Amino acid sequence: RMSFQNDKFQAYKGKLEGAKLKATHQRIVIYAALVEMNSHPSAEDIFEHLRITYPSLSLGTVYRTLDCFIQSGLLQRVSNREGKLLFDCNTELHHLKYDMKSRRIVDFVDPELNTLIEGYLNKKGFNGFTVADYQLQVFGEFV
Amino acid sequence: RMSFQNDKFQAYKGKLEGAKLKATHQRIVIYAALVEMNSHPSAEDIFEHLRITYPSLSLGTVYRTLDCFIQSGLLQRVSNREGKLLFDCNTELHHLKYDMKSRRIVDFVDPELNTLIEGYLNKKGFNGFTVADYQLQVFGEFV
DNA sequence: ATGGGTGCAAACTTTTTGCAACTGC
DNA sequence: GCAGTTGCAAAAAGTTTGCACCCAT
Repeated sequence: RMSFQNDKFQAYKGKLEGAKLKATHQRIVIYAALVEMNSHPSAEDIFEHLRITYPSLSLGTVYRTLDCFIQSGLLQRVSNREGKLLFDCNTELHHLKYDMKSRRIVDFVDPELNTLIEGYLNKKGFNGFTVADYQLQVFGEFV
Repeated sequence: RMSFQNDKFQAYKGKLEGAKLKATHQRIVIYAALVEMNSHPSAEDIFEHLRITYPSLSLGTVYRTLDCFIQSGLLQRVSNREGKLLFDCNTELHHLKYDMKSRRIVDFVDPELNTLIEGYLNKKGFNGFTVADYQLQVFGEFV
Protein backbone atom coordinates (compact mmCIF):
# COMPACT_ATOMS: atom_id res chain seq x y z
CA ARG A 1 0.00 0.00 0.00
CA MET A 2 1.30 3.40 -1.00
CA SER A 3 2.34 5.93 1.56
CA PHE A 4 3.09 9.04 -0.49
CA GLN A 5 0.03 11.16 0.19
CA ASN A 6 1.32 14.24 -1.50
CA ASP A 7 0.33 16.66 -4.23
CA LYS A 8 1.37 14.36 -7.04
CA PHE A 9 -0.61 11.49 -5.64
CA GLN A 10 -3.70 13.66 -5.49
CA ALA A 11 -3.08 14.99 -8.99
CA TYR A 12 -2.81 11.50 -10.46
CA LYS A 13 -5.85 10.40 -8.55
CA GLY A 14 -7.73 13.34 -10.01
CA LYS A 15 -6.58 12.41 -13.46
CA LEU A 16 -8.03 8.92 -13.07
CA GLU A 17 -11.28 10.22 -11.64
CA GLY A 18 -11.48 12.62 -14.57
CA ALA A 19 -11.36 9.60 -16.83
CA LYS A 20 -14.15 7.97 -14.79
CA LEU A 21 -11.89 5.24 -13.49
CA LYS A 22 -11.97 3.83 -10.01
CA ALA A 23 -8.85 5.29 -8.41
CA THR A 24 -7.18 2.26 -6.89
CA HIS A 25 -3.69 2.39 -5.43
CA GLN A 26 -2.39 0.19 -8.20
CA ARG A 27 -3.74 2.46 -10.90
CA ILE A 28 -2.39 5.54 -9.22
CA VAL A 29 1.13 4.20 -8.83
CA ILE A 30 1.14 2.81 -12.35
CA TYR A 31 0.06 6.15 -13.72
CA ALA A 32 2.67 7.87 -11.56
CA ALA A 33 5.35 5.52 -12.87
CA LEU A 34 4.39 6.31 -16.46
CA VAL A 35 4.60 10.03 -15.88
CA GLU A 36 7.74 9.95 -13.80
CA MET A 37 9.72 7.46 -15.84
CA ASN A 38 9.47 10.00 -18.62
CA SER A 39 10.18 7.40 -21.27
CA HIS A 40 8.31 4.81 -23.29
CA PRO A 41 8.25 1.84 -20.98
CA SER A 42 6.98 -1.65 -21.56
CA ALA A 43 4.69 -3.32 -19.02
CA GLU A 44 7.70 -5.13 -17.63
CA ASP A 45 9.66 -1.85 -17.28
CA ILE A 46 6.86 -0.39 -15.21
CA PHE A 47 6.58 -3.54 -13.14
CA GLU A 48 10.32 -3.47 -12.42
CA HIS A 49 10.23 0.24 -11.63
CA LEU A 50 7.56 -0.34 -9.00
CA ARG A 51 8.91 -3.59 -7.64
CA ILE A 52 10.82 -2.07 -4.70
CA THR A 53 8.19 0.38 -3.51
CA TYR A 54 5.24 -1.88 -4.27
CA PRO A 55 6.33 -5.53 -4.10
CA SER A 56 2.81 -6.94 -3.96
CA LEU A 57 1.91 -5.50 -7.35
CA SER A 58 1.41 -8.13 -10.01
CA LEU A 59 2.48 -8.00 -13.64
CA GLY A 60 -1.00 -9.06 -14.78
CA THR A 61 -2.43 -5.99 -13.10
CA VAL A 62 0.08 -3.81 -14.91
CA TYR A 63 -1.06 -5.21 -18.25
CA ARG A 64 -4.74 -4.89 -17.38
CA THR A 65 -4.28 -1.38 -16.09
CA LEU A 66 -2.41 -0.25 -19.18
CA ASP A 67 -5.17 -1.64 -21.39
CA CYS A 68 -7.73 0.13 -19.32
CA PHE A 69 -5.84 3.43 -19.56
CA ILE A 70 -5.73 3.06 -23.31
CA GLN A 71 -9.48 2.48 -23.49
CA SER A 72 -9.94 5.65 -21.46
CA GLY A 73 -7.59 7.67 -23.64
CA LEU A 74 -5.10 8.30 -20.83
CA LEU A 75 -2.39 6.49 -22.67
CA GLN A 76 -1.21 5.66 -26.17
CA ARG A 77 0.71 2.77 -27.52
CA VAL A 78 4.02 3.69 -29.08
CA SER A 79 4.60 2.68 -32.64
CA ASN A 80 7.94 0.89 -32.67
CA ARG A 81 9.94 -1.69 -34.54
CA GLU A 82 10.75 -3.97 -31.63
CA GLY A 83 7.77 -6.23 -31.51
CA LYS A 84 6.95 -5.19 -27.96
CA LEU A 85 4.13 -3.12 -26.54
CA LEU A 86 5.41 0.24 -25.39
CA PHE A 87 3.38 2.99 -23.78
CA ASP A 88 3.34 6.76 -23.67
CA CYS A 89 1.26 8.89 -21.34
CA ASN A 90 1.80 11.86 -23.63
CA THR A 91 -1.43 11.73 -25.61
CA GLU A 92 -1.11 15.08 -27.29
CA LEU A 93 0.00 15.34 -30.90
CA HIS A 94 3.73 14.74 -30.98
CA HIS A 95 6.54 13.22 -32.99
CA LEU A 96 9.38 10.82 -32.25
CA LYS A 97 13.12 10.60 -32.54
CA TYR A 98 14.56 7.09 -32.40
CA ASP A 99 18.15 6.52 -31.48
CA MET A 100 19.05 3.54 -33.63
CA LYS A 101 22.04 2.70 -31.45
CA SER A 102 20.53 2.79 -27.97
CA ARG A 103 16.92 2.25 -29.16
CA ARG A 104 15.90 5.16 -27.01
CA ILE A 105 12.80 7.02 -28.12
CA VAL A 106 12.36 10.74 -27.49
CA ASP A 107 9.16 12.69 -28.02
CA PHE A 108 9.16 16.09 -29.56
CA VAL A 109 6.43 18.64 -30.07
CA ASP A 110 6.54 21.29 -32.77
CA PRO A 111 3.46 23.23 -33.85
CA GLU A 112 5.35 24.42 -36.93
CA LEU A 113 5.81 20.82 -38.05
CA ASN A 114 2.15 20.10 -37.37
CA THR A 115 1.14 23.01 -39.57
CA LEU A 116 3.44 21.79 -42.32
CA ILE A 117 2.05 18.26 -42.25
CA GLU A 118 -1.56 19.32 -41.92
CA GLY A 119 -1.10 21.60 -44.91
CA TYR A 120 0.21 18.66 -46.85
CA LEU A 121 -2.55 16.30 -45.72
CA ASN A 122 -5.29 18.78 -46.54
CA LYS A 123 -3.86 19.51 -49.94
CA LYS A 124 -3.31 15.84 -50.66
CA GLY A 125 -6.71 14.77 -49.37
CA PHE A 126 -6.05 11.03 -49.72
CA ASN A 127 -9.25 9.97 -51.26
CA GLY A 128 -11.11 7.31 -49.40
CA PHE A 129 -9.01 7.81 -46.28
CA THR A 130 -10.06 9.98 -43.35
CA VAL A 131 -7.11 11.19 -41.31
CA ALA A 132 -7.49 11.07 -37.54
CA ASP A 133 -3.92 11.50 -36.39
CA TYR A 134 -0.37 11.48 -37.64
CA GLN A 135 3.18 11.22 -36.39
CA LEU A 136 6.59 11.81 -37.89
CA GLN A 137 9.24 9.32 -36.84
CA VAL A 138 12.82 10.39 -37.27
CA PHE A 139 15.47 7.67 -37.10
CA GLY A 140 19.06 8.53 -36.38
CA GLU A 141 21.70 8.72 -33.72
CA PHE A 142 22.47 10.97 -30.81
CA VAL A 143 26.11 12.03 -30.94
CA ARG B 1 12.15 -28.20 -53.09
CA MET B 2 10.96 -25.42 -55.34
CA SER B 3 10.07 -26.08 -58.92
CA PHE B 4 9.38 -22.65 -60.34
CA GLN B 5 12.54 -22.02 -62.31
CA ASN B 6 11.35 -18.88 -63.95
CA ASP B 7 12.38 -15.28 -64.34
CA LYS B 8 11.17 -14.28 -60.92
CA PHE B 9 13.03 -17.08 -59.25
CA GLN B 10 16.25 -15.99 -60.94
CA ALA B 11 15.60 -12.35 -60.11
CA TYR B 12 15.10 -13.09 -56.41
CA LYS B 13 18.16 -15.31 -56.43
CA GLY B 14 20.14 -12.46 -57.95
CA LYS B 15 18.85 -10.12 -55.29
CA LEU B 16 20.15 -12.42 -52.56
CA GLU B 17 23.49 -12.89 -54.25
CA GLY B 18 23.73 -9.12 -54.61
CA ALA B 19 23.39 -8.94 -50.85
CA LYS B 20 26.16 -11.54 -50.48
CA LEU B 21 23.83 -14.13 -49.07
CA LYS B 22 23.92 -17.83 -49.86
CA ALA B 23 20.91 -18.32 -52.09
CA THR B 24 19.16 -21.27 -50.54
CA HIS B 25 15.72 -22.39 -51.65
CA GLN B 26 14.25 -21.33 -48.35
CA ARG B 27 15.63 -17.84 -48.65
CA ILE B 28 14.46 -17.48 -52.21
CA VAL B 29 10.89 -18.55 -51.49
CA ILE B 30 10.73 -16.41 -48.37
CA TYR B 31 11.93 -13.40 -50.30
CA ALA B 32 9.46 -14.23 -53.08
CA ALA B 33 6.64 -14.44 -50.53
CA LEU B 34 7.55 -11.05 -49.11
CA VAL B 35 7.51 -9.42 -52.53
CA GLU B 36 4.40 -11.17 -53.76
CA MET B 37 2.29 -10.87 -50.63
CA ASN B 38 2.55 -7.15 -51.17
CA SER B 39 1.65 -6.38 -47.57
CA HIS B 40 3.37 -6.18 -44.20
CA PRO B 41 3.36 -9.75 -43.06
CA SER B 42 4.47 -11.27 -39.78
CA ALA B 43 6.75 -14.31 -39.75
CA GLU B 44 3.69 -16.47 -39.18
CA ASP B 45 1.88 -14.91 -42.18
CA ILE B 46 4.81 -15.81 -44.41
CA PHE B 47 5.00 -19.29 -42.98
CA GLU B 48 1.28 -19.84 -43.62
CA HIS B 49 1.56 -18.41 -47.10
CA LEU B 50 4.28 -20.92 -47.98
CA ARG B 51 2.82 -23.87 -46.13
CA ILE B 52 1.06 -25.42 -49.11
CA THR B 53 3.81 -25.04 -51.67
CA TYR B 54 6.66 -25.72 -49.24
CA PRO B 55 5.41 -27.88 -46.39
CA SER B 56 8.86 -28.82 -45.11
CA LEU B 57 9.74 -25.20 -44.35
CA SER B 58 10.05 -24.48 -40.66
CA LEU B 59 8.91 -21.41 -38.79
CA GLY B 60 12.29 -21.08 -37.09
CA THR B 61 13.89 -20.74 -40.49
CA VAL B 62 11.44 -18.01 -41.41
CA TYR B 63 12.43 -16.04 -38.31
CA ARG B 64 16.14 -16.59 -38.89
CA THR B 65 15.87 -15.69 -42.55
CA LEU B 66 13.97 -12.49 -41.85
CA ASP B 67 16.63 -11.45 -39.32
CA CYS B 68 19.30 -12.19 -41.82
CA PHE B 69 17.55 -10.13 -44.52
CA ILE B 70 17.33 -7.23 -42.10
CA GLN B 71 21.06 -7.41 -41.33
CA SER B 72 21.69 -7.31 -45.07
CA GLY B 73 19.37 -4.37 -45.63
CA LEU B 74 16.99 -6.33 -47.86
CA LEU B 75 14.17 -5.82 -45.44
CA GLN B 76 12.87 -3.40 -42.85
CA ARG B 77 10.80 -3.91 -39.79
CA VAL B 78 7.52 -2.06 -39.81
CA SER B 79 6.89 0.31 -36.98
CA ASN B 80 3.49 -0.52 -35.52
CA ARG B 81 1.49 -0.27 -32.33
CA GLU B 82 0.51 -3.90 -32.02
CA GLY B 83 3.58 -5.38 -30.38
CA LYS B 84 4.24 -7.77 -33.23
CA LEU B 85 7.14 -7.93 -35.64
CA LEU B 86 6.04 -7.01 -39.13
CA PHE B 87 8.23 -6.85 -42.20
CA ASP B 88 8.41 -4.81 -45.38
CA CYS B 89 10.65 -5.55 -48.34
CA ASN B 90 10.13 -2.01 -49.55
CA THR B 91 13.33 -0.46 -48.23
CA GLU B 92 13.09 2.79 -50.13
CA LEU B 93 11.96 5.93 -48.36
CA HIS B 94 8.21 5.70 -47.88
CA HIS B 95 5.38 6.57 -45.56
CA LEU B 96 2.47 4.71 -44.03
CA LYS B 97 -1.27 4.91 -43.76
CA TYR B 98 -2.81 2.86 -40.96
CA ASP B 99 -6.43 1.87 -41.07
CA MET B 100 -7.40 1.97 -37.43
CA LYS B 101 -10.44 -0.22 -38.03
CA SER B 102 -8.97 -3.07 -40.06
CA ARG B 103 -5.39 -2.51 -38.86
CA ARG B 104 -4.27 -2.65 -42.45
CA ILE B 105 -1.10 -0.78 -43.29
CA VAL B 106 -0.54 0.78 -46.70
CA ASP B 107 2.71 2.23 -47.96
CA PHE B 108 2.81 5.42 -49.90
CA VAL B 109 5.60 7.22 -51.68
CA ASP B 110 5.59 10.95 -52.36
CA PRO B 111 8.72 12.88 -53.30
CA GLU B 112 6.88 16.12 -52.58
CA LEU B 113 6.35 15.03 -48.99
CA ASN B 114 9.99 13.98 -48.72
CA THR B 115 11.09 17.43 -49.87
CA LEU B 116 8.80 19.06 -47.36
CA ILE B 117 10.09 16.98 -44.46
CA GLU B 118 13.73 17.22 -45.47
CA GLY B 119 13.39 20.98 -45.69
CA TYR B 120 12.02 20.96 -42.18
CA LEU B 121 14.70 18.61 -40.83
CA ASN B 122 17.51 20.62 -42.39
CA LYS B 123 16.18 23.88 -41.08
CA LYS B 124 15.54 22.43 -37.67
CA GLY B 125 18.88 20.62 -37.46
CA PHE B 126 18.13 18.85 -34.18
CA ASN B 127 21.33 19.44 -32.37
CA GLY B 128 23.10 16.34 -31.19
CA PHE B 129 20.98 14.11 -33.40
CA THR B 130 22.04 12.88 -36.85
CA VAL B 131 19.08 11.96 -39.02
CA ALA B 132 19.39 8.79 -41.07
CA ASP B 133 15.81 8.18 -42.09
CA TYR B 134 12.28 9.29 -41.42
CA GLN B 135 8.72 8.20 -41.94
CA LEU B 136 5.34 9.84 -41.63
CA GLN B 137 2.62 7.65 -40.20
CA VAL B 138 -0.93 8.68 -40.90
CA PHE B 139 -3.65 7.07 -38.80
CA GLY B 140 -7.22 7.06 -39.98
CA GLU B 141 -9.90 5.04 -41.69
CA PHE B 142 -10.63 3.94 -45.20
CA VAL B 143 -14.24 4.77 -46.04
C1' DA C 1 -22.83 -4.21 -0.02
C1' DT C 2 -21.38 -4.72 -4.26
C1' DG C 3 -19.34 -4.27 -8.72
C1' DG C 4 -15.31 -3.83 -10.37
C1' DG C 5 -10.22 -4.55 -9.50
C1' DT C 6 -6.41 -7.46 -7.94
C1' DG C 7 -3.00 -11.35 -7.04
C1' DC C 8 -1.75 -15.55 -8.51
C1' DA C 9 -0.76 -19.02 -11.55
C1' DA C 10 -1.76 -21.28 -15.61
C1' DA C 11 -2.39 -20.85 -20.46
C1' DC C 12 -1.40 -18.84 -24.66
C1' DT C 13 1.15 -16.42 -28.33
C1' DT C 14 5.27 -14.99 -30.37
C1' DT C 15 10.18 -15.34 -30.89
C1' DT C 16 14.73 -17.43 -30.04
C1' DT C 17 17.94 -21.13 -29.72
C1' DG C 18 20.77 -25.73 -29.43
C1' DC C 19 21.95 -29.35 -32.05
C1' DA C 20 22.41 -32.91 -35.52
C1' DA C 21 21.65 -33.38 -40.38
C1' DC C 22 22.02 -31.15 -44.73
C1' DT C 23 23.33 -28.11 -48.83
C1' DG C 24 25.19 -24.44 -51.86
C1' DC C 25 29.35 -22.85 -53.29
C1' DG D 1 34.62 -30.56 -48.29
C1' DC D 2 33.32 -27.09 -45.45
C1' DA D 3 31.12 -23.19 -43.58
C1' DG D 4 26.96 -21.77 -43.14
C1' DT D 5 21.83 -23.07 -43.18
C1' DT D 6 17.92 -25.85 -41.93
C1' DG D 7 14.36 -28.72 -39.33
C1' DC D 8 12.91 -29.90 -35.17
C1' DA D 9 11.62 -29.34 -30.70
C1' DA D 10 12.44 -27.22 -26.47
C1' DA D 11 12.94 -22.92 -24.17
C1' DA D 12 12.45 -18.13 -23.48
C1' DA D 13 9.98 -13.91 -23.77
C1' DG D 14 5.82 -11.40 -23.75
C1' DT D 15 0.80 -11.19 -23.00
C1' DT D 16 -3.80 -12.77 -21.60
C1' DT D 17 -7.09 -14.94 -18.63
C1' DG D 18 -9.94 -17.64 -14.89
C1' DC D 19 -10.97 -17.47 -10.40
C1' DA D 20 -11.31 -16.52 -5.54
C1' DC D 21 -10.57 -12.70 -2.71
C1' DC D 22 -10.35 -7.69 -1.85
C1' DC D 23 -11.49 -2.76 -1.70
C1' DA D 24 -13.13 2.09 -3.34
C1' DT D 25 -17.29 4.00 -3.72
